Amino acid sequence: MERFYVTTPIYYVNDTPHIGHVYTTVAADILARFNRLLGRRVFFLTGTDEHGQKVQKAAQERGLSPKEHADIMVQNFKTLWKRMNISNDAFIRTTDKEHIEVVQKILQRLYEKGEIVKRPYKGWYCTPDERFWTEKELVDGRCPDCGRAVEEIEEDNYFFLMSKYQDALIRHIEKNPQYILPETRRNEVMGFLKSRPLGDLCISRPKKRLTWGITLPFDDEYVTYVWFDALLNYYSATRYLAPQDGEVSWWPADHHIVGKDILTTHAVYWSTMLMALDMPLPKNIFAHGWWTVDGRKMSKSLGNVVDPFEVVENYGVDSFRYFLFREVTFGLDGDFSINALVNRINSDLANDLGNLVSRCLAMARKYFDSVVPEPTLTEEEIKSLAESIVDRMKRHLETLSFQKALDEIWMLVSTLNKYIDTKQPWSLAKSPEDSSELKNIIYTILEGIRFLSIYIYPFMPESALKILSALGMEDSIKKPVLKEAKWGGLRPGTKLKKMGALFPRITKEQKKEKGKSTDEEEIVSEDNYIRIDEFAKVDLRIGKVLEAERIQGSNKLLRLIVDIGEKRQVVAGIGKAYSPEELVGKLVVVVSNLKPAKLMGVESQGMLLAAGTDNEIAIISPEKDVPAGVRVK
RNA sequence: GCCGGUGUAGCUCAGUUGGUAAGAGCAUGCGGCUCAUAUCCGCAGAGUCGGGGGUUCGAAUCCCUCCACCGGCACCA
Repeated sequence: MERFYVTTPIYYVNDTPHIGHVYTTVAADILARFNRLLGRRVFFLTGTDEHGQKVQKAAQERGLSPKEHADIMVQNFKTLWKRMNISNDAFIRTTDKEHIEVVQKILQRLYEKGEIVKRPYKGWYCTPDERFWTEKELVDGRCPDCGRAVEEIEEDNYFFLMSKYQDALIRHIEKNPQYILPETRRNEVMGFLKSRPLGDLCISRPKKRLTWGITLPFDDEYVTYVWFDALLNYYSATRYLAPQDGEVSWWPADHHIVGKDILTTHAVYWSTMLMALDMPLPKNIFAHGWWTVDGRKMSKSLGNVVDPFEVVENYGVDSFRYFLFREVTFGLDGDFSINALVNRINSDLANDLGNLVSRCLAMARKYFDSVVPEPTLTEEEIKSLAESIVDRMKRHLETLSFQKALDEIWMLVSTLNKYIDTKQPWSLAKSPEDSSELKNIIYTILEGIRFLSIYIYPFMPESALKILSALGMEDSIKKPVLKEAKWGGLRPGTKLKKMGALFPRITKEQKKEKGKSTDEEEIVSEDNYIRIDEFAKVDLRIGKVLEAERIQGSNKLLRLIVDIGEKRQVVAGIGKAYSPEELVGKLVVVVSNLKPAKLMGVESQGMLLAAGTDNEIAIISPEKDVPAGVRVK
């Protein structure tokens, strides 16, 4: 039997689930459900990543062991997936005993093959943060995260020799255009791979700093770097969570669905790891886009993080699932807003689909007492449209073009609505002699709706089941109905069941009642203003440029010495608009209390105010002569 | 800065290898129907296909250039 293996990333167990997690996971769910209907043997995997510093720290703060902490946190995801009707076949946790065994076995194998070697490693370590930084990452010689001092540490670590697979990976991507999708992401990865030599990957962390991880089998002083451990879940799950039947392996996966932020990790780290193991690469890695909310980046500080539980509570699982995949092309970024969601629900789901089902069942009830009539002929056009959709869906879903698949389905929705209008069954119902035509019409619509319900099932399983149940056929979805979707599956004589509105229209008033809205007005008033005391935190000073010179190797960075009552060295990115000579003697406005930063190795102890784009820049300068050092307010 | 991408009706976007493709959905206006969740169906708008130049018998679709925006990397306050 044909197999189909799809994965989501394993989510960091510390995270609070948001719309992004839902997006990836529902995408995988749609593929899984669709492929089951095609009669394929499906393994759909999701799970959690539970090792690493943050988990260890969070657990410590709560006075729990890391595992106890993870056991609690993992419920966030498990509950959400249940709520979202996710049909995952397994849920992997990187703390699973079996996973750990597989990871250790693989580490051992790579070590013995000489793919992992021990090397001295030099870096700057921030003790309070317990993490390493490279020279470049340092800000003013301090930890870029907390600003505290770092110490240079030299220690031995284990490296995976990733660099030697650089060329092989480039060739693989070139030969397999489907390997990384969408295309623009593949270009990025290629650009990344071709622009510079790939380094080796440090895959160990000494236990003196991090204990919450998988111990290296060949050196128990170290644990494994979390990514190395995490990526292997895709394989380890096939060894103990996938249905074990016969010799056939579930590996390689058909699709790894990931967010664009972790594409490099998958496209480069994971791919080369597999190469080193002489294992086949997955058939496809698909990086999808991000959701903004009301046009803004989602962030905790803005308070606009979309809580999936809330959306589902207010608008329903299926509406949410539908919106995510109809509104935006999978792979591009999209914008989530309650307005957009409600528009989709009302126009596509309530008006088009829901109303179609409703009017059709109503007619069947009125004209045939809710019994499926026996047709005397087949409407060939509708039949062939209905039957042909599965092929196009298949094609579109192979490249994860969910939107296009939905468009195909909605062709049938609109065709059926038109058909009803043209045939005007209500007129026929008035003249009893036309009863056979009336039967044909009603049967055609009902059967069309049966097809629709099957097609929408991967996207909206709950609604699909409601419709099928009204048609008395809810069991049919348990079989691979799309393997051979034939017109005429609906049996004449079947008693139709009553059904409420599939997708009730949402009125403006209801929308307001649905609690926390993401309506523009409120957010603007709440978040676009800062208080005067917040502004006062910015210490702006008039400064006089004393010296200016270009920073070697940089196109637009200038090093300035500015007098703001004291001499400051400021690095400014205005080298394209100003020459050093014309700057000397100029009065400028400097943010004097900006945290120092290092640019091109030169420390900048402030920032010049300037307006404009990259090429067209104007420095802000006081209109009259004022002494250097005075405060701007 | 380098690399990649985008710029098409009010909005969101489709537009294979250049030639009846200037399109869809939503929104708007008008008309029709009444089975239906004030739903459905039909018709309409005219957008110099970012600007300019070029190739061609012919370009939204190829080439050059400019502008704007986005993404990746890099030296991103």
